[in-house]
Amino acid sequence: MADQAATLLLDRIRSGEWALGERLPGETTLGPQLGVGRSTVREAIRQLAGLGVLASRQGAGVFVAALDVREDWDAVLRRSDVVDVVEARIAIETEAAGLAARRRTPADLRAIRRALAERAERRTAPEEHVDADTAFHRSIVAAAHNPILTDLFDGFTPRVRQAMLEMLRIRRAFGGDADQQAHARLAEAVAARDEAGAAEASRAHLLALREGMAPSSP
Amino acid sequence: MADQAATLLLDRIRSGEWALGERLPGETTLGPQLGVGRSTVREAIRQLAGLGVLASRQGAGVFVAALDVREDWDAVLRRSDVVDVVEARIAIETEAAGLAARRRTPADLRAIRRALAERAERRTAPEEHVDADTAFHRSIVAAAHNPILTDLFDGFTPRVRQAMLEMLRIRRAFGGDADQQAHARLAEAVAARDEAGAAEASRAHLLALREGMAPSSP
DNA sequence: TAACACAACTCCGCAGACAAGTAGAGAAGA
DNA sequence: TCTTCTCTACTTGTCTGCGGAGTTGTGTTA
Repeated sequence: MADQAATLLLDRIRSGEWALGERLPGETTLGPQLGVGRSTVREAIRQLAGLGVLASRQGAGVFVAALDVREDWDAVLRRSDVVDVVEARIAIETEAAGLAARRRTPADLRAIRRALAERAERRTAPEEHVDADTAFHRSIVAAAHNPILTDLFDGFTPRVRQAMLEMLRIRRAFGGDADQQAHARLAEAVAARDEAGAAEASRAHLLALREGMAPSSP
Repeated sequence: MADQAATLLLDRIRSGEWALGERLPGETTLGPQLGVGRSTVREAIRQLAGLGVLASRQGAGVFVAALDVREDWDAVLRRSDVVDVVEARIAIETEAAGLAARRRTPADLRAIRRALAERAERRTAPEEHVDADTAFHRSIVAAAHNPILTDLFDGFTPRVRQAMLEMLRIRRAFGGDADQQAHARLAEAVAARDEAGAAEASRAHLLALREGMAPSSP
């Protein structure tokens, strides 16, 4: 019921019933309006205050601090098309591959080669293979030494993982020798500091991934 | 005091006192521990529940739903280096430019050309120029018809805006005729459905932007 | 006109009571 | 001995009343 009251309140805020910074009716007034007691109203207000929508000042009242909840990044991804997510991944990873070729340290290179070897071993169980593949790609992105690109990559992978598992079950296209060699080429391009080559290798692989997910996509 | 209790509780969760999914002590037990009454504990729990850290089930208890608050995307960008943000923008926009060249509709093209003309007009006041420039770039990204790329772009721009304004004050490199012509080339590449050309034009311009911000960066 | 006192209102926190729900202990039966 | 059922103790959910602390607007006074 407190959750319900909070939702109701948020809807009224979203509808523009109160302007930004405006004062809401008092707890005692709001209670009967929402059909709940005072403590329930207080809990609802606390909840919205935690989300930054409301701010209460003792003695003064409750004020609108934001007109809506800052949308959660995970929520955006969850309700997005997987193909769109993969396209964003293409953007991130091709750029990251190029930067990685330029900035990789010997330690990065060791990590990349270790992840590549790991990926070659784990090719039986779908879950393990997908995770090993993700770990390899992550080692490339990490070598770009750009925390934002890394964060973005980490945000994308959970959403893509499920789709990759399903794809792997339907068609065995990935996980074959050709696929592994494509990854090896990417690793070698990074090792050779070949920016264009790394970007191209990354892009080619991910485009294939996108096609596998939505063959009809233009 | 409720906020204080919530912070205290969050700290204890962060410290690993309770595992993920574990049940917390009851409200009546937690109250004396935190030095507050039951209703105050309830409000603190509500607050954390709104953030997704706790989840309470009537009759069963309160359970840990997440070990920490989901980090806000804005906060990540705020504490990041601008150069890193620009690099992420390069990744997003070059990919978006290529996609835009493929998927643009006549309406997209009209919007792009309108934004380009607007950009050509507003070249006196720094704020107006930066905003017009951003609007033009956004019209390109929007033409890619990928909501994730658009959201990412919208997330980046506020962070970059400030830095661009400062840069514009120091050096007048941007806003000149050459700069405007570079943008026109990008628009025309999208119009001509030249994917590689659009991507390259976008990349070249943004690389120059990055150099302007951090001349020493490799 | 300006400074002050005050009263009404607000949120804050506490305590107690009851309702609604859960989960485990214990009894009953097979 | 195992299974099933019932019941009790405990938990959260909600309401109400109370006093404390803070703010704000009004009226008074110098």
